[in-house]
Amino acid sequence: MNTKKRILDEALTLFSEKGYGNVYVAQIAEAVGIKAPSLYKHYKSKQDIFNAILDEMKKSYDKQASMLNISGEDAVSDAEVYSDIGEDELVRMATGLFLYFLHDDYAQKFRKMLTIEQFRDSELAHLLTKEYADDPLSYQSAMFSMLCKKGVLRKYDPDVMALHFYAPIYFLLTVCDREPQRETESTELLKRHIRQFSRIYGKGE
Amino acid sequence: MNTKKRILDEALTLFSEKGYGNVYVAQIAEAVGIKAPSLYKHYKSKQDIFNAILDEMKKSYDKQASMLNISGEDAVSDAEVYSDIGEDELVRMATGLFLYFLHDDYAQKFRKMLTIEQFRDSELAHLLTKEYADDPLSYQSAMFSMLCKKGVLRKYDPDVMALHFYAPIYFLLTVCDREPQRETESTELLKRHIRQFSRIYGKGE
DNA sequence: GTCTATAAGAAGATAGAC
DNA sequence: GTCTATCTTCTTATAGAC
Repeated sequence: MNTKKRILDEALTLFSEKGYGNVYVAQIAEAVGIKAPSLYKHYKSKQDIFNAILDEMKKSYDKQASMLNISGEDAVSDAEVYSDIGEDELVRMATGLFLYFLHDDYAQKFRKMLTIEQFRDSELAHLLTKEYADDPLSYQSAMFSMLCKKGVLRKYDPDVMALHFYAPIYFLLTVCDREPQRETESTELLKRHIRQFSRIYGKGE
Repeated sequence: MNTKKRILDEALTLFSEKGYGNVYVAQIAEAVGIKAPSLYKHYKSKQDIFNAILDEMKKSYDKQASMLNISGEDAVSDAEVYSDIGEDELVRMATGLFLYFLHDDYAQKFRKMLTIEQFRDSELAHLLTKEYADDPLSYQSAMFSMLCKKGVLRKYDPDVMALHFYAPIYFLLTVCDREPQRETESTELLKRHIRQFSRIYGKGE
């Protein structure tokens, strides 16, 4: 199989657990099953490997974002789909988002790597903020805004609604990244969060 | 002034920005204004410096927690104080907590250091979860529970209320740690969050 | 307690054979 | 493309003078 690609995969795994500075090229090589000098036939330096991971990640983000509907582009048309959204559907949507972020191998490793490196590089800081704060919030704000206009939800500030919906998801994600054994407990709390959110903002009552 | 203490301060500053593995003892020494070998008269190794920081931090946490009322111990008696809590008081309480966490030099550096090192050491992961997740949530849950019983707030699941109250605070904190220039914007959003929280859960309506 | 000098070893990267 | 051997530099830590 493609060695050049495997180097990126193994490097990402190591970087996401130890951080760039604590990973040695010999470790990456060992994980791939070759010796360190052979790496330099594929990448010209350790930093070059890191940059390649970053490039690959940026490319894959748009794909992922449109798949998960968090890019902020399609919120209006998505709101059409969710016109008849109920509590159960909202729970499914939130747990789906949560479990995708948590379990998708590439998403998790990339998020951990950015978390570890965020204070050393402002580009990485911006990337993490965009992907895990601004983009989800702006998408959900636009969607909630539509759902309020359509009379599906009560009329509240949609930015704050998005924050109330998403911040607990993000919060529980950071807990589970640190302590994976708390996934079940966290998923339960997430569901209670969404049901209460639905009761508060829904027109059912 | 006490060199031994200054070493800890400078080391914490560097560790919180670059991470343990990317900081060299010579850098710590330079920040203190001495040469690297002199450090070894105060601490027997680089790891020893790190451990000393951790020890100091654990000691100071109880003090800080009781000061901020997030230790979970005093929630019931605190609820007495907040019996007549209004929207403005809730806003003051939340922004106070947020700005303390954000600006307190020691709290910020320690949080950043734990964030950077969390996946390399499960003890650090537990510490971060305790101080920035479990303790605040359990305190606030206990307090909201009391306020519901007293009829100050509507009766909802207090765990979820605490999550709705605190998760946005934590979320905005992580954004501002990465991008300090967004503090004003984030503080504004925080206030809107608390006002909406108060309207939702309060009995005013 | 601080310094200079230096040991001991680790880590990134290159040279050149196969 | 992978290997062994090696270079160079960096980094932690110690020795011993002041």
